[in-house]
Amino acid sequence: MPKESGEGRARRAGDRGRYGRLSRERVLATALEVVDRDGLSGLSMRKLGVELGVEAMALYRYAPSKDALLDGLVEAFCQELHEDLERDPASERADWRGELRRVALATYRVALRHPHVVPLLATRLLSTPMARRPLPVLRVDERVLALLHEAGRSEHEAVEAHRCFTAWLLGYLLVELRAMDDDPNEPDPAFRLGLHRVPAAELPRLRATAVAMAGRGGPEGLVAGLDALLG
Amino acid sequence: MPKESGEGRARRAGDRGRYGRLSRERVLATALEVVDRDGLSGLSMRKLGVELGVEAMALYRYAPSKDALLDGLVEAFCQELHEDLERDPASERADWRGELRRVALATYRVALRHPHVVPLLATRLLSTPMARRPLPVLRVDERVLALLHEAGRSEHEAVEAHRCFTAWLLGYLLVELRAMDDDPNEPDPAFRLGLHRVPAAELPRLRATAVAMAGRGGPEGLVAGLDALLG
DNA sequence: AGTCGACATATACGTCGTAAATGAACACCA
DNA sequence: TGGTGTTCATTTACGACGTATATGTCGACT
Repeated sequence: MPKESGEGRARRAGDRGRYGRLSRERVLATALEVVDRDGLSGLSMRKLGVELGVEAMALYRYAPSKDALLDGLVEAFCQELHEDLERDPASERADWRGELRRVALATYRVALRHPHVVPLLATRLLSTPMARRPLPVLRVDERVLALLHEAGRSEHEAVEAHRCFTAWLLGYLLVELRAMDDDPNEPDPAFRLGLHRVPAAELPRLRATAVAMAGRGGPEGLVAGLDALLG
Repeated sequence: MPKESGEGRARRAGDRGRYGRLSRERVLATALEVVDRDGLSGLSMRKLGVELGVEAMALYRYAPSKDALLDGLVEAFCQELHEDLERDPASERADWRGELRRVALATYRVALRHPHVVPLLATRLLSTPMARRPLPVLRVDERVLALLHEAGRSEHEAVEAHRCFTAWLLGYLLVELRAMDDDPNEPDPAFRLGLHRVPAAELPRLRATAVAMAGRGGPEGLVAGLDALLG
């Protein structure tokens, strides 16, 4: 009992209702929209299908599995990062240190645009072997490594600096984006954080500091740590 | 058609086959075992039930949802961290810097024991507001904050140092544990990494450096970065 | 006009998280 | 001693999920 056989029959080539043709880019872009709107757990093949005006199984032509789709999200994230970097006018000649800062700051901006994707960076990093990671992801590493190489660093030094860069950037983003508010509609900071739930006897320092901790480090904090790490 | 009504009927109080009574600790400990063995995706309420000799629904008395169970894993992780810290003989009088190192190193050890839990730290951090995080998790923050306070740091400085500590530690663990090997049984490092999949033309530096990158930074790298960050 | 390949759908299976009702064993008080 | 309530586990059921497989529908090319 195909419930819209009539409507389906009325379609013409490349015309599936108000939707255009499917493509990997469109699938990934829409998936990103869904994740931005509903969070990671709000993304399912079926829902994404609905969003694209298509049955869930149609997506499997563009991503062989849901895991691959998640990798695709990370890919889209990195793609956007590269585009952001090219748009950045400060690109004109900076030393390697300044360039690394630029990369970090651009990542920070993209992360703020797509906060729900950031934990995916961590997750997929752990479950996907390097050689299988999407190309845009690897191009970020390439970029950093090339910078360090041009700066005359030895292989060992480059590896160490790369590790520092990646770890700090990733950790900083995660900490910066972590959920603090318990009841976002509450005007008083202490109540908004839900501090009344935190046992004062056992956690005095935390309770005293929580309000200050709820603030962000911002881009400044990011580059400050980066400079400290890269010596 | 209860398939083991006979066996069930033969049970005596507190005797469910070879299994003891259920308890939150036992549930979390077993969940941790399952995750260590089969990874995060290998953990389901039903499987955990089987592991404990119990129906899945029985678990809901000890964790109100699966999300809560995941939080419980993080809780168990932090619990183990605290125990590890107390066992550590170097606990005798060190300055705040040395104490922070101790905490970081203990976390590193626990993370190596439970690598699959580490991405959970990132994930849950983002989705659980501070005041709702399990107590053992918050006790880690308390510990760090107290250390910084005793060292005479202002609130602002303490918040910054705490952020640095947490971000660096988390990021370092994630990078340290990321999957590199493509085919773990291959003896040659380059092939084990699957470097033949990495396009040499587009990613020359990465390809040249990948083997060196596959190594770990170890505890040394962790404390080195920590010292750099904390000035 | 007929065939082919690319693309989307239809249908189905097994697994998942979990709400709700049911049952069994204990502690306690009459 | 027998009832009663509390605690804990089971049973049953539902809807959503990922995805294997088979089927349908085009436009393009011979």
